[in-house]
Amino acid sequence: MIAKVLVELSSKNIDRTFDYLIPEILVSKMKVGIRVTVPFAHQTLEGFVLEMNDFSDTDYELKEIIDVVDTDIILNEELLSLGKYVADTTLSTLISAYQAMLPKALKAKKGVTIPKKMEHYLVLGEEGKITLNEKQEKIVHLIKKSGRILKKEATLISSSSVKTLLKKGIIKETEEEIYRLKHESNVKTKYPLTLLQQKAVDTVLNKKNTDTVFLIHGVTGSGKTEIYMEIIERLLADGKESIVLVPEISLTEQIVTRFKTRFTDSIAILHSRLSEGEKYDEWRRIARGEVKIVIGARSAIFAPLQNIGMIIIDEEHTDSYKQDSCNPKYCALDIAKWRSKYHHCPVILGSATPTLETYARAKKGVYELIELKERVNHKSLPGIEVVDMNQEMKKKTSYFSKELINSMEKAFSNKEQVILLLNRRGYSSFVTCKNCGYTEKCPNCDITLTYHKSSNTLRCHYCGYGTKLNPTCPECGEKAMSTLGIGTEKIEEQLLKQFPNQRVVRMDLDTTSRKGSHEKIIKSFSSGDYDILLGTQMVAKGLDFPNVTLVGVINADTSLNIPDFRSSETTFQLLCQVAGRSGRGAKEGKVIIQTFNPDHYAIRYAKNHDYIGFFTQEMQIRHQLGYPPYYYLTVIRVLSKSYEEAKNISSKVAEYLQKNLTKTTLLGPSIANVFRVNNVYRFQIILKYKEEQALYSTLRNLQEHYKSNSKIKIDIDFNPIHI
DNA sequence: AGCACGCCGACT
DNA sequence: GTCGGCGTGCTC
Repeated sequence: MIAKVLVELSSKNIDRTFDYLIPEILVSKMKVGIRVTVPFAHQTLEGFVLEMNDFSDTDYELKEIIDVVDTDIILNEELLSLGKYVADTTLSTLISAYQAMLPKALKAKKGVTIPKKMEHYLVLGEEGKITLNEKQEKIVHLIKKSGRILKKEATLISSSSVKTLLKKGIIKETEEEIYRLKHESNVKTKYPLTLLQQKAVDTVLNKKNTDTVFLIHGVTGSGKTEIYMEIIERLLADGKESIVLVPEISLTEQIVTRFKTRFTDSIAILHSRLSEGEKYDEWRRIARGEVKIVIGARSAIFAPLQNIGMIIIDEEHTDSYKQDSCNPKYCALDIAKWRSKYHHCPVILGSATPTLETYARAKKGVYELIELKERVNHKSLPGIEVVDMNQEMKKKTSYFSKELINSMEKAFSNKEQVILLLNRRGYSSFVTCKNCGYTEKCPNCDITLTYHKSSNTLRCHYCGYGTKLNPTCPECGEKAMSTLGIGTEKIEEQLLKQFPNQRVVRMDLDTTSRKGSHEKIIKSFSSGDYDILLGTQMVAKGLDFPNVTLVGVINADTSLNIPDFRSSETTFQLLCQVAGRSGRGAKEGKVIIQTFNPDHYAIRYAKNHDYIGFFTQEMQIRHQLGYPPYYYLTVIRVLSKSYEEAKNISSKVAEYLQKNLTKTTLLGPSIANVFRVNNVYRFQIILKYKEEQALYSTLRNLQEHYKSNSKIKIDIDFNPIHI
């Protein structure tokens, strides 16, 4: 018998299986989809068994498999073929596709195996009676009463007695695997649905055995989560399972608790703030069929449920559903569609501000559109006031306009809370010399450094480089280095000056990096420990604080000024979302947006909560400029440590693509947005096309050509989020 | 990813 | 003549 093994190395050169002999002693343990260790090129590697066969096609002298890593199957039949789909459609290696589907502990790689967590118990031993003292008697009694007790509890009574009893064989020790994450059972609660919600549920369930994609376009507060939960509950009755994707950032105790109070312990949670051990346990609970509902961020779309009845992607427009940092550059929606065909189940996309692509498809009838135009409590959306900061700056006021200050004071006097959004962390955006205009840049990346006052450092938000702030300009020698622009840290300082009696809590990447800190901030703000929640976009998503009546956007232009064709769309989405945090309780909400571009259409339409208006105008612009959803985009990046090399090869690549892709418009090559990251130069070519049959074959040939060139990396991103 | 093989420059 | 540079290619 031989096994075809895919080893852990991700290189286009090794992107296939290798044959190994199965030694006699491992035959019974061998299964397709488990991990094994094999000798490969003078080293021992882990790999997945993709096939088993009784003969080999190669006349190579085969080596033997060293050992099996797992007893349970890691990649079941569905995941095995899903991985092939991912690798094919993203042009990544098969092994990287499989690795992306698994928690770290289950990836094929040395040194990350996480031991199962064991709980130690004491049970009665075989030996007969001896004379026992009082404490020994008590321990034995407790064991007799319930069959077994926790060892650590017995040790609390008397650790020496436990030792003696074990030594004499009166009792013995057993161990059992336990799961790290505790899921307490809750009292089942459920709210009655409104007529509109009920109608949405029925519309979806009418097609419950089809691969229909639904778009639920519902304003903030229209009760989408209740709709999801009702559908999931009805499908549970059919024995069907569900996956719910939510943005990483809003996967907080708030939403998890809502699901837990409804479905008690049949839920698994998967997100990046869990420890590797917790993720491993949750994944195995799912694989073992102990779980009916999986709630998680992007990669939870690969959860190994076996009888899926519904896949829900909440806040569908969230850009983190597309993996763009490393390969495979997959999109969770594409995976959802593939699995929906496999399981014959629908996909639900939910959003108040769908992406143009999604809404356009819904309008065309590719997706089925469900509109929810009212909030559940029939309350109107909060009023939005736009403040022109050009006028404010003339008055020489602070970062806070008169309107914002007045509204905040009013909220505080009513004992209400305020959320402030500024989409830039750190103290200031950059540091510059007042004398000669010199700006501090990262030595590794083509990016200005951000000043962080708390640590008095300048930091690069791309590579993590950090350095102490030197007040003397290295260029002209004057002691004139000063900070320009604003970040959350600076605003926090200003708030404390402006409102010395109010309590401020800051929530951004810097204050939430420690495990549990994100949760803690949300909990303490929710319970009223603070008056102001200040933060980056993470304050905008999914949070539900009934006592918040005012939302202030310090500067709406930070996201508007990003040089990307989607910047209007993301700004509109962000403003609508953060506006939706105001007035969720009994009291009326208000929103104030400060901007230097008060006439920009993204801000004007956000002010009126007018999604359709924004959609229509933005579609016209995309049409004129030939951007999605009218055209598809693919970005080819040429990376090299040598500037010359990157430049020359990118021209060659462009030439080759131009020759082979006849129905495609080429933009570039040009330097990428941030053209140097970690001392690697990046040139990019953008492909625009409606239909291009030669696309995949041409790009595959391109990869093939450079696959053994260690100095050049060709990076391909289909339907990129950012260009 | 490693590691070997192989074909050209400065040394005991 | 030999030692060693790292470019190219292979790994069941």
